[in-house]
Amino acid sequence: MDRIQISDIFQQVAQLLEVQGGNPYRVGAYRRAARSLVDFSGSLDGLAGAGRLREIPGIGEKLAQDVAEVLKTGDLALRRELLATLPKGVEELLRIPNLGPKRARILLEKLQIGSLGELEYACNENRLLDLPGFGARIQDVILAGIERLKRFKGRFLLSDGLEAAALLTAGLANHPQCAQLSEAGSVRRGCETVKDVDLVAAGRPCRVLLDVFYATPGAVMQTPRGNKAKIRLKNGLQVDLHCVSPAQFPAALLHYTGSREHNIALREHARGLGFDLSPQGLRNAGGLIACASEEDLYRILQLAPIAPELRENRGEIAAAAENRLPRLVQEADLRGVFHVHTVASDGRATLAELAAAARARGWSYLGICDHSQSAHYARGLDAERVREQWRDIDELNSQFEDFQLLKGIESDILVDGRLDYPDELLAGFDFVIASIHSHFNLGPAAQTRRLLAAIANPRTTMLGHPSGRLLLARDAYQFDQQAVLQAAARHGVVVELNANPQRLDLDWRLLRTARDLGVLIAINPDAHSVQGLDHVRYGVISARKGWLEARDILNCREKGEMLQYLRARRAGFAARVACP
DNA sequence: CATCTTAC
DNA sequence: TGCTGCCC
DNA sequence: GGGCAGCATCGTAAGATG
Repeated sequence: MDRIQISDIFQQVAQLLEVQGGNPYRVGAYRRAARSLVDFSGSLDGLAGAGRLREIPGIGEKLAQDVAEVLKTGDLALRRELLATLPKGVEELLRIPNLGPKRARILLEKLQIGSLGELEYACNENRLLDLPGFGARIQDVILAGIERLKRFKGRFLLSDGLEAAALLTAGLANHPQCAQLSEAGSVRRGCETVKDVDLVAAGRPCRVLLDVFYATPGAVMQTPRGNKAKIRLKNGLQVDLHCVSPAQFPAALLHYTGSREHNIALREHARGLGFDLSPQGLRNAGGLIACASEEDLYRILQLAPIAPELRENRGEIAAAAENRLPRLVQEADLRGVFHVHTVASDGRATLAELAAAARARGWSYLGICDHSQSAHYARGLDAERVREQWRDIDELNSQFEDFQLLKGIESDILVDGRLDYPDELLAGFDFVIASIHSHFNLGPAAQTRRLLAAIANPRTTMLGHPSGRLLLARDAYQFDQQAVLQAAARHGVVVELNANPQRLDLDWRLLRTARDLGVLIAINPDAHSVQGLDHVRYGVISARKGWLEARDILNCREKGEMLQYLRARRAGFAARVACP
């Protein structure tokens, strides 16, 4: 349990107390403590051991006790009590946009609404209208929020799926009865969200494997059926293990990896060549054909091997037949990244820590990129603090020979499309990422104008998280995607593939369009900590899903070449000024 | 127009 | 619930 | 030093409500 997790628990306690109508100052105390823990740097275990937790601001007698309890047991009795006292559905209610603890409390008190279903029903009956603090507008927004939540229900982020897959394959892979093992399904294909995790194992007797699978810590066993075992992890994510004989493994892996559409198209392709492809194997008139791997299967079907990420029936079979599949980008192709936040705004790591981590990864540059001044909530930098950071960066850079920190900024795109600093200051950065962080609900026309204005600004190097979506939480804002991508291509503005697993924005389906329009992509971690640099992994997967090659990606270029691109973009501005 | 809630 | 200041 | 009362709330802006 680290301080962030404890902070989250306190945050939740504060919210639940507020829904319950508890003492507002008690609520505030939990909020303040949650904040204080986030800001705290030091050893909580150390302080707890010494009985000195109360030295943390906002932590007094009771909260020190609570911190100690979470450190010891991993949870708070108070939290469990609150959840038990309040209706089961309040957690979900609070996830609806524009529905916070205050309104949730009113819904609970006046209408006894404690679940999504009840709320939806009440909205449809217009029962929210006469409630204090509610009106027609809020009711509509809530109803839309419920629809979205229902749509996302039971889905998980790719990062969660990969984590679960890694956990389980680690447990099974070394088992002597397990000849081969692989993740499959949407996790293997790198889909941005997944419903469940599929694993395929070759081995016998399967009984033993299944027992290991069921013994996964924290897992709840579901009813087994045939060769399929199911468990549900603590977070609700379901994992299926399909057990097959070693001979069946390649065909089974292919089948369970999908996608369904890819399988159908592949089967059709096989039929055209006189083969029958099924989950059991590949056969022709002469019977079953022995295959050692998926590559074998594809080869026999006269196809180049198709990476799992491409198996979405978007032309990959034709491309494989003509041997013109892309040479997909790999994580090792990255030479550096942009879009990394530091302690100066809402990050947790210092410049020095980030530089060290980037060098350890073998990167030759790291683009520092804090929030701009209008992002008050994230302690965005004003001009003075920007210049201060520049000095710090220069100072650090003077110590490196083969590595460089780049001076960047994530500048808010204001509602009128302007960037968040005067031009003179913007001109001093090595790169500028322009991002939208407010006014998500402009109409499509206005939002498009706003984005086009930002792209047309010669100081803009990149467009950050271009659609603004938060996976499983918030839809993309509305804008003319085609027009924005075309403008980016025309102006030489790089489009970000934000690799944060909650964003993966630009969506992989549009990446290919963007590339074909001539847009250059940057895979950016949007890291707020040293660990956050690992986000690039998901970005690379999405890029592969978008058929991208290293040459399509700015940060796969060597440092010199990348710098040249940044310079050329800036020089382009100078040239246009000189001869309009 | 002031107040409240929510969200960044 | 935390913190301060006041009282004893 | 303990007990007690009284007060407390980052930072801002949008947007709805009344």
